[in-house]
Amino acid sequence: MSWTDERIATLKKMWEGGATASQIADELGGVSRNAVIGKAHRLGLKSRPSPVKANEPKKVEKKAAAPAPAPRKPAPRPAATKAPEPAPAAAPARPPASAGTGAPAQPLPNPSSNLPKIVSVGPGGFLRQGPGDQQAPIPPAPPRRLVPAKPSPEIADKTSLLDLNDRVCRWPMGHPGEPDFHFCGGPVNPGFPYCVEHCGRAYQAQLPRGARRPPPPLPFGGPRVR
DNA sequence: CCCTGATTCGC
DNA sequence: GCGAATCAGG
Repeated sequence: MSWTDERIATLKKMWEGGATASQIADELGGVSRNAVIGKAHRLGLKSRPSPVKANEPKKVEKKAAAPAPAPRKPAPRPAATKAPEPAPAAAPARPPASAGTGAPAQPLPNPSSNLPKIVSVGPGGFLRQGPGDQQAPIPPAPPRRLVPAKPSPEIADKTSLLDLNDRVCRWPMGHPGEPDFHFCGGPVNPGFPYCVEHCGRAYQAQLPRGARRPPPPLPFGGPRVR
């Protein structure tokens, strides 16, 4: 596997979104966790809550072991030694893009400036949040009118990873890395990251027991079987 | 043990 | 540039 632009974009997006290297590697496929980490560092992105590098302002007492003969690596390399590097300039906080409707900002799964609360990665590579992070299943102030769920003709072309903005539906279609992977790109339900149609998929009301209907099929054929 | 990311270094 | 091996912390 080679690092195509698509794969790099997915890597960046997921990495910055807080997905773990394992998740990214699993989603990309064909690469190991180490490959993802190595590539991420080569790309310049780095430094996310690392379990190993939690502390910095302390001279860590390395192993005062006896002079190791030279089993494999003669030079002792400190794994956690870094110069006082300034914190990476995080993306600016998202301003309330659509405050007009009165609907407060919802938990947008915007990966470029998201809290590291990602729990898992969805079938399309989007970042799925935990149940606790997804506040109200049915948010207030629904639109008065349902807009047609069809993608607008102005976005006839496929919405790529880089075409995402606050106004297009960011529901993934297909799988990242595949040639036809794109996003819905339809007009968003104001205040939400998805269009009306996909909002219905993303936020499902919890019906009382016994009154449940079978869940609708996944849009992209479900998780990739590997 | 499992997980995580960081780093090195041969390719 | 790539990534397996390795390290180190949780």
